[in-house]
Amino acid sequence: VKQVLTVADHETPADRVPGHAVDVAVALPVFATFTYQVPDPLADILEVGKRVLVPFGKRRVTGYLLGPAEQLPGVSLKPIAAVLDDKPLFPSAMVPFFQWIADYYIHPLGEVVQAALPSGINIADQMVYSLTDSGREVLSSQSLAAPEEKVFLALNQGPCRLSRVKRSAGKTFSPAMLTTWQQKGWIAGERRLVGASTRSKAVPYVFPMSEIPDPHRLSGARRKVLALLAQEGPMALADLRRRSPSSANLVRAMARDGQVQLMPKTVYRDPFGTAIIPDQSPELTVEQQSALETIGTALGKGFETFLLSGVTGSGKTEIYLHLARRVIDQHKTVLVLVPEIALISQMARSFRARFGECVAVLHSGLSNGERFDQWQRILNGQATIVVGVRSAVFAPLADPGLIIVDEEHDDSYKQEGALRYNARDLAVVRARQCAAVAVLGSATPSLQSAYNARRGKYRQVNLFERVDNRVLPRIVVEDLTAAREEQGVRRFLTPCLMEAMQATLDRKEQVLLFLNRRGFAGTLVCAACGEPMRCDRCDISMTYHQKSNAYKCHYCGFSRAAATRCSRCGSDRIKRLGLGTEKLEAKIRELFPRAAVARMDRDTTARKGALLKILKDLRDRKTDILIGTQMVAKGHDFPFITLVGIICADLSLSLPDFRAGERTFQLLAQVAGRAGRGQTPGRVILQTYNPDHFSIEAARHQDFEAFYRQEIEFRKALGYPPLTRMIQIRISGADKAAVARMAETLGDRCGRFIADQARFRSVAMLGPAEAPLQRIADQYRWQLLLKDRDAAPLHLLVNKLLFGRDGYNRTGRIKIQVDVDPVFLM
DNA sequence: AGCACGCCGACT
DNA sequence: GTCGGCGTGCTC
Repeated sequence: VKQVLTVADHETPADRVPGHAVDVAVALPVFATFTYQVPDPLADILEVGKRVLVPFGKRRVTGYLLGPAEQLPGVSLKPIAAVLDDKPLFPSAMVPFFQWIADYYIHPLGEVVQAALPSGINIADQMVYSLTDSGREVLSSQSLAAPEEKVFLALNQGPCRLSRVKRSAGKTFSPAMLTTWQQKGWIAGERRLVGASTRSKAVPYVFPMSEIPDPHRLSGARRKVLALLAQEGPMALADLRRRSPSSANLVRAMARDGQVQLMPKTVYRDPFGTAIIPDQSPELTVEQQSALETIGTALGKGFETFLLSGVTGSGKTEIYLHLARRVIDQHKTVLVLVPEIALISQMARSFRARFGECVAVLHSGLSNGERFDQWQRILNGQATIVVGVRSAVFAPLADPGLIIVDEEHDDSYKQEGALRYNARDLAVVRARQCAAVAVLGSATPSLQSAYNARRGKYRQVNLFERVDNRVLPRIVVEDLTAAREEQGVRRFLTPCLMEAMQATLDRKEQVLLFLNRRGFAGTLVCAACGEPMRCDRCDISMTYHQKSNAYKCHYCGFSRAAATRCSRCGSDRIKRLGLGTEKLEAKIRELFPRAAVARMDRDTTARKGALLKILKDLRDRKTDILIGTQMVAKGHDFPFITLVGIICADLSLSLPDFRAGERTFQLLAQVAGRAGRGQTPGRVILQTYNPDHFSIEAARHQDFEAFYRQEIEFRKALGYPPLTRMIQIRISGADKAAVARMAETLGDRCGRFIADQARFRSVAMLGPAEAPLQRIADQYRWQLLLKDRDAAPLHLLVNKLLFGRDGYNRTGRIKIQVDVDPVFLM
């Protein structure tokens, strides 16, 4: 790989590592860090935060340089093979942050760093197999069994990595075949460095030469090129060709004749695509001013966390912008987290309008290359403000003075997958380590943060008024039980809502209908025998999607044709019960044929740019009625919507999860807040089967206090967070019985620890039990939930359980995952 | 992760 | 008798 650097830098590195041994975390699922010897030629270029290529067992892998190490007595160290970066990829101040994450989330340190950095940059030795001449001859003349044939065909295309050989052979792959072929001399195996698919982008650039002999003797075309370069300075060859359509060979000829210089230049891949439109700060209200002063005076004075609790439309963003200005003036940097990609453009636009080019964005919508370039801009100080989704909490900002988490209650901050972290919590940890100020903003704070504020861990700052004295929407609750006996559309649209919609449309205003279930119908049931239609791989009810005329599983994405018969009795009469956004859209189009209807859910926004178009049409008033799932509740600004209809407020209430009430309250309060953000006051009609439930009652009055008092009592009584801490251990695998056995074994071991050791006496163990979603994508799932008042015994217990003598962290076909502070317990 | 070592069942 | 499956341990 060309990028391997071995030549010394000229600058003196700031974080040079002294001594002859360094501490390295490898990018592998390995919990320990490793000590390597530093060869003399590399001593000058080693810095904390650079990647190194290190021998690890039989191969070489990418590692992250964490700092100097003690020479261990009696251990002979292997030397570092190469340094992979000419500048560190993260500031050395972030090493303790990574270490904290590895400890707290019980995850290998090297994988934590890998998750933090842009992906696709690492290299490692991999086995690469290629066909020999005799192998090609023999194998092409023989008739082969199916898997052998497939492997041969793959190898015949050219050398293949082991992973590709495996994939081409399919499920029946056996490494013995490769060994045999190798012994017979048909294939050759070789260890080769592969990877680094993401790198900086360089394009041919044309530079004018300072002195050209006899310019008047040049051809007209050549003079035109030189004139352009003289006027505009050096430019990319592609741009030059666009400006002056000349033959591709002309510039090369000019370079050969010494009239211009042609050199590759690193360019920056721009993810914005839109120009910056500067704006002016509006005048702050008295309340905003006072909130700004409270938080502003804390800036630069060490770590502190604020919970900025402000009703929707109270102008939190404006406060973020003012705080950021103060921090930038103090020559520090700012990190802004938002829950999801769709909200980045709004937030980034606000920041770019005020701060210009020094804003970087980080989100999953970027290509690896764009993300890499944003990372470089942050590293070299061009970007001092970062706006991003949860993974942006790892942005390599040198000296953050302010970390903002907008809509802090949002579940999107929880990262699922291999490394499970909560970016909102990490933002506070990072702020503490950097002695920075953290601001958590929300109209409906999480119970966790509200609890922290009440205990004095966070400082609470409130914004009660909407800017311009806009009034909060009036919320009317409609009882759906009365409509239960109705037929057709009247079952889910009360007369009150219908009339309000008609009146709103007559006034040429916009309507938002919220229904937290996508697809066409809720449950699919066989009309003949009553058997529900379930996903083959997940045992979960499927949902009908009209557009694709298929049943879909919302958990694994599995889909089957709508012609499928009942799995029990074979009947083709499948009844569709309940309601999803897709069916609602169809019904609304029938009822209001002259209205322009749009739908916003995961299905209609899957395509890139689709969501932005929906939002733009809404802003341009091309849409009259917007139908959406919880996606519409996420902080988008809908200035012309004056009526919000909540079709069924109960959907999220019935989930088997202790946070169901909290989610419902947040969702309803957020959706209600979408009404009347413009000059016209809003109205909300909330339909429900449980009008007396306290979550719904509290959402109706937008009364967080009332909700908090009730909910916290409930959590206290049942011993749930935020009054306790939890760690969930999830056991999954394809072998149903083996998963169950492993879960029982772990449960036994865990139970014995708790019974035998006094320090674990306070830990409560729930389970092991089959997970509420027993099977997802053919993986059977069990879980073990551990609860305690404090985090420390829980961590110690899980560490003993997984890493003690005969630990269970890596057991063949069965996967054991640890989820610290789990959010989704299904 | 990937690789070696070591233990048991199914074949030449 | 050996071949090859996979559970277990290690990588500076």
